[in-house]
Amino acid sequence: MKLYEKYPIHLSNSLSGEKEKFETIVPGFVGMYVCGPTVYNYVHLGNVRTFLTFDILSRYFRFLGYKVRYVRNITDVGHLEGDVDEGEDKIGKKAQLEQLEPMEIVKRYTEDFHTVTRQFNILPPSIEPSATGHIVEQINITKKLIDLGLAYEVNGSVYFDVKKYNQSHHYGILSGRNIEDLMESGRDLDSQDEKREKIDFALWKKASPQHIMRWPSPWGEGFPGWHIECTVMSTKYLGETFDLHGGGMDLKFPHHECEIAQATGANGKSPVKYWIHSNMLTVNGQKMSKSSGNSFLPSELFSGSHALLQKGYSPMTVRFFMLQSHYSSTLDFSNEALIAAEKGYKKLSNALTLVKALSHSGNSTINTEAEKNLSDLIDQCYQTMSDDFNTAKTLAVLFEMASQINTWVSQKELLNEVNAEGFKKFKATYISFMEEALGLKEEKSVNNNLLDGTINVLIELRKKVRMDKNFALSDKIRDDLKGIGIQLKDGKDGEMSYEIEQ
RNA sequence: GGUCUCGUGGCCGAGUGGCUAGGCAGAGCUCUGCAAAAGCUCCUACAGCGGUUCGAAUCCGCUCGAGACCUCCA
Repeated sequence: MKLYEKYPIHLSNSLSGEKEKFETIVPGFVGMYVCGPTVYNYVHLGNVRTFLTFDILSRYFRFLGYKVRYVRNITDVGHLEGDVDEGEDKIGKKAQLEQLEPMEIVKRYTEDFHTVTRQFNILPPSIEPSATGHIVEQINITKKLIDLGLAYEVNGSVYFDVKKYNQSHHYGILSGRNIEDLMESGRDLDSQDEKREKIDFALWKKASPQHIMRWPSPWGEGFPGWHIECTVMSTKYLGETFDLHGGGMDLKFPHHECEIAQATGANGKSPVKYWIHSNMLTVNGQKMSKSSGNSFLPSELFSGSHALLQKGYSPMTVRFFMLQSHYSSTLDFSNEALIAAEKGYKKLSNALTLVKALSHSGNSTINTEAEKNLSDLIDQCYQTMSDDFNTAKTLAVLFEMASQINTWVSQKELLNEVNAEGFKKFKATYISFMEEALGLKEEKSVNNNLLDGTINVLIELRKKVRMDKNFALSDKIRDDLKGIGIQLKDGKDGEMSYEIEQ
């Protein structure tokens, strides 16, 4: 029996608004697509939350034995700024501002994105396609939609006919929006003459003479619209219907709604079985975003060099902080919360180091209650993660396990109350849930043999001094090390360990 | 204005009809030469009002408050 059969996943589907049992289209295989970044600027912490959410999903799918194809795109063209008709392409605009080739912009910020994901231990997707690499496919699907009567061309631009689509399908199925409301409300903009209705959206835009990024098409030189790239790249690599589509809550409308319309219109079937939206990171209750000026960069977070930050925080602290809340809730950023997370994470990380070094003697006088307790904790790890990826609850279980580990370390004899096999399973579960399922690594504050050796010399020296009951000198060594950020910890049996503080 | 989400103890945050969330902070105790770490114990809340129910933080209604989306945003 596969783990995913033993612990079936239930997840909240934005499409139905309900928590549903997760059943893949092809047994044992998960196809998932996540809207990646538009690489026109550095990614900020809010962006990170989304990619972390889907990192957890893909990790846990694999953890349970699914084979996963995870596609996450890079938007390097077509994402417009402002109104669609006069909007400028974000990449092109940035290129003009910085006096760079568009591909230089793309390269720079793609690299930054990859660096950041690596720092947060966010694993790379299976495929990372880019919009500019799929121009042909985008033109093809646009042609197809015109042929089907669901799109129309005006002055070298092509728009999706939402009203027409809505006659046979339901535009607004994902976001719960009503097409009449959409046509009436919203702003009246002078330059929307081209479109038949203001809710129509661009599949292809004619390039103005000064526009840098342009490709030939049946409608003249231009560039693709934003929504079409995701439709093309998701269905190309995952099929016309695939299991799961993710993205930030703010993409639900219009981006994902448009994706559904395009794909359903072109292929005659709904493209995605489960839609998952991760919620926003807020600062003082306001959504973190570049435009509101309350965003900060991961590098500022690590160094603490931002007005909103009291100090720097490590990537794993932040990862832990984010996992303490459910992905579907907004999460408010604050220094207090980060400091609390830093300490909490340290506890789990210490237990991870300790349990790795812990081994069972082989002898045991079984205490059935203790054994049951262990297997229950193991079971709860899976249950909580399978329940809509409830990382907050899983962490609570891991904290219980950490306490158990600490107890064993200080009272070795209690380890004999459980059998060696049970302990082995417990140990493996703690380590694998921490490192694989949740991606929480030990933060090795020292990876420097020279420093490690030096501290160990001091530790040996202090041991000797302590045995001679020269506590004044013993305390001086400890205090002086503490002064430069090295905390010594005296064990019961005279052993000493140390920890580097940030 | 429309669509939707949320309001949990000093703080952060799970939970969704009866059963301890958890972390951080705070108080006490144990261990320890003293610290640190660790363990144990305490602090037990669900915006307000009304309703459904044997029973509601959890369901329904209203009020108040906060936020998101409707325009680029993860």
